[in-house]
Amino acid sequence: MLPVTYMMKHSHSPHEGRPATMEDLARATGLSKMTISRALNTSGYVSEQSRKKVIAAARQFNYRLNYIGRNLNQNRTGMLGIITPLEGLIGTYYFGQIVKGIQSALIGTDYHIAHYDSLSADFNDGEKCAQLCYQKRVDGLIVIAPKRHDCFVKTFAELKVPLVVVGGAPRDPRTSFIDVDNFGGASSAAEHLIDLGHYKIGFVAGPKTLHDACEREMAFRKTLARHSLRVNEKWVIQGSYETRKAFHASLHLLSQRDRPTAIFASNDLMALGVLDAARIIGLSVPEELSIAGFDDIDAATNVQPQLTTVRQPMQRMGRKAVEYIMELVAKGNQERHLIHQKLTAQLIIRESTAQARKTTQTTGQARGVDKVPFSHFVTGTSGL
Amino acid sequence: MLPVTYMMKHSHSPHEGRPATMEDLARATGLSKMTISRALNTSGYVSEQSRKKVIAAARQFNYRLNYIGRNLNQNRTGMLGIITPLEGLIGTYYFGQIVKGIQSALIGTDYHIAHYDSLSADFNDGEKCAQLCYQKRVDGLIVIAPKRHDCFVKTFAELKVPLVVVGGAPRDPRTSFIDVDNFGGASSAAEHLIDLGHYKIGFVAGPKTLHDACEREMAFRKTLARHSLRVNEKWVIQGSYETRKAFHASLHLLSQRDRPTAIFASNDLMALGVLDAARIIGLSVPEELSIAGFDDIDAATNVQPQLTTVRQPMQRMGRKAVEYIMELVAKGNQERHLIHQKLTAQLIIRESTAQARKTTQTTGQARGVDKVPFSHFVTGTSGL
DNA sequence: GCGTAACATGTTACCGGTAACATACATGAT
DNA sequence: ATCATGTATGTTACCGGTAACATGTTACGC
Repeated sequence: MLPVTYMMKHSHSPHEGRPATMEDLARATGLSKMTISRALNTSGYVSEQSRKKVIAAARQFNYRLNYIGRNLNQNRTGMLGIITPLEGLIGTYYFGQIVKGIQSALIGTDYHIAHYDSLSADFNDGEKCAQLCYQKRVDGLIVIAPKRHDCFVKTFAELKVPLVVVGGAPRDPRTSFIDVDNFGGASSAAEHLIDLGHYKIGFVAGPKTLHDACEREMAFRKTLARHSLRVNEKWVIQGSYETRKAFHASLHLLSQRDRPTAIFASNDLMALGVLDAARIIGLSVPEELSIAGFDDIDAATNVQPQLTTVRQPMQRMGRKAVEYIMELVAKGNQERHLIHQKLTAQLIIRESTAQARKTTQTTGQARGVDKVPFSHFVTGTSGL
Repeated sequence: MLPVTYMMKHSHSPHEGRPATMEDLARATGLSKMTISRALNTSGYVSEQSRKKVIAAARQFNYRLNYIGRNLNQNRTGMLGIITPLEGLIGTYYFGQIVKGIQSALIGTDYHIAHYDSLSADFNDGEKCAQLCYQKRVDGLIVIAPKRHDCFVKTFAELKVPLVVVGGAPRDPRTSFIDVDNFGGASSAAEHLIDLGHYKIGFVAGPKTLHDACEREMAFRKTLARHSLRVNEKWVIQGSYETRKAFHASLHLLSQRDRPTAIFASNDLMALGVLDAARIIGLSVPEELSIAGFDDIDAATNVQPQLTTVRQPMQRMGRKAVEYIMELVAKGNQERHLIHQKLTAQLIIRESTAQARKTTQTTGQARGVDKVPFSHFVTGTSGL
């Protein structure tokens, strides 16, 4: 053991400043480059003695595997491209969780994430798409952009890069996607409210530009229809997936003489806005107003009362996406193995929904409503 | 011209499925690989005729430069690592804008962005840091993590990867950082309120764990002190940089008999919460309450009244970071060229701040305050 | 004692580009 | 005519790994 250390100290070490290569280790240990490779990758046969020598030398020279070299002949980059909007006003939590799922699926692999902004102008240009992602920079692509992705998704598909869209199903059926079953989830939430005896049910819609928001609204309407309930359009608020706008609009809605006894918001952030509004108005939740959301964000369990909501398996969507891409990468993306997957969304019943009161027929105004200086937020709504 | 095309069609093309290489183009055009390289990179001498031949062949074979090959002998990856908290990157204005600045600075270069989660457990392990980023995968690192980065920043510094921290100055003076002058910016906002004649000034603090939040609070306190004004601790709200918590806390604060005539919130999101609270309470802004924020987010100009705020040059911070890294990369990161840069934050005076009313000495309660069913949100605050 | 299999290591070629140097021809100045 | 210079192209080597194949050694069963 001692002579080995001695030898290495005196063998010519890599030039200062230049990182050590396998070649350097080979010279230092007196072994061949190939044995070094085998020792460090624990592949093939290497004697215990040689392995120790190599490890010691690697440590001494602070050797790090150079992926570029490896990748060049394995013809892959170990980079997975993910495309998201950089400043999606919509659901930080949503994107974060999906990417978290992706990251968790990448643990143990040698894949890294290259990030691209879906709103970047570059993606409008097909050639740029290719230049950005196809030149062996990424082995696969995961698109998590709820809007404006059809154009470049198509381009990438033509370039035959393994690609999957997460959330917000694209129109083009030749593209693989993984999404949550928005329709089923929203249906079960609406069903739940109806089961509780509610028939005056309001709805807070998400942006019309988003596919999932439309699916949820559709589900809401169809479920009510299936139970022969009419949707009162006065109780349908057009929201933007944000808390504040939903809050202000709910203030208005809930202070009406004729108001719903339950509200289904198409995401949790807006449900929180409704909850805040109810509190200000003086309506107790769930006694006087049931509220259901969608997503099951952290905050849903951090409010009083805890929010009944539909859980989206966001992390699982991310993991699924990785699995799919990996499969394609492994197969060399040969066959056109498309998937159109809709993961089920689970209704989580908590404290914000309750049996509809038979007695409270919402004939009178809510407690405290007439005392609120109402003109302020009614006239001010436009600016929000 | 015609014979050239003819020739190419009959020359052996790359195998199906395998992307074309320069070798393929060389065979197809009858030129050498080197000439192909020169033609496509417009470097060195290439005759117009040859160039045209090459371009045509490249188009025909749908040739794309393989970066791995190039990178291998240029010993760089063209990847810039950015480290942010995952849930911050997408959706949060602050991170989004900084990354946007970074992206814009990368246009025209052949650099791409590799993203890493600052909250990943991997970064607690020095060896993992190296494995993740140092193995020739990134040429430089930009850290935009407001907390918990000291540990791994130090590790990367030791690995001699060009690195810069954006925002949230680290404690270790041997690390380069680019930040906004939080102290100066917050001071000018406080100064502005004082200039308007306010002396009863409230403050909405950000998370104590964040460096910038502390700087802003410090600036607020020092500025008041410099003007011989006492800070009333009852008017200091501990916020979390979020709208909702600030909203609920403000409701409480503003309905007190003895309340401030101006509030400085340490970010815009919280200023919006204060604005909403004022609206509910029935205080008109800016007549009865001046509100100033920090950041100048989009929403600041989308509310009524438009928010007076301190603008952070987020995109510029991103661009500066790239410039710095590029400089280091070009120099091979040889010398320890540290920068500690504080970009100035600009006070933007809009509509939410006004001269303090001499008459309104806040002796009486605000209009409508006693009419709000107060018990509801006071008791409920804990859950928010 | 010999053949076979498992073990241990080395050699060669190659991944897809590019730097460095070499070659060849044209042009224009001396 | 000669030489320096500019232009156009080719050759070779190399970046840092790994696959594929070759070689040599040891161990074990028959």
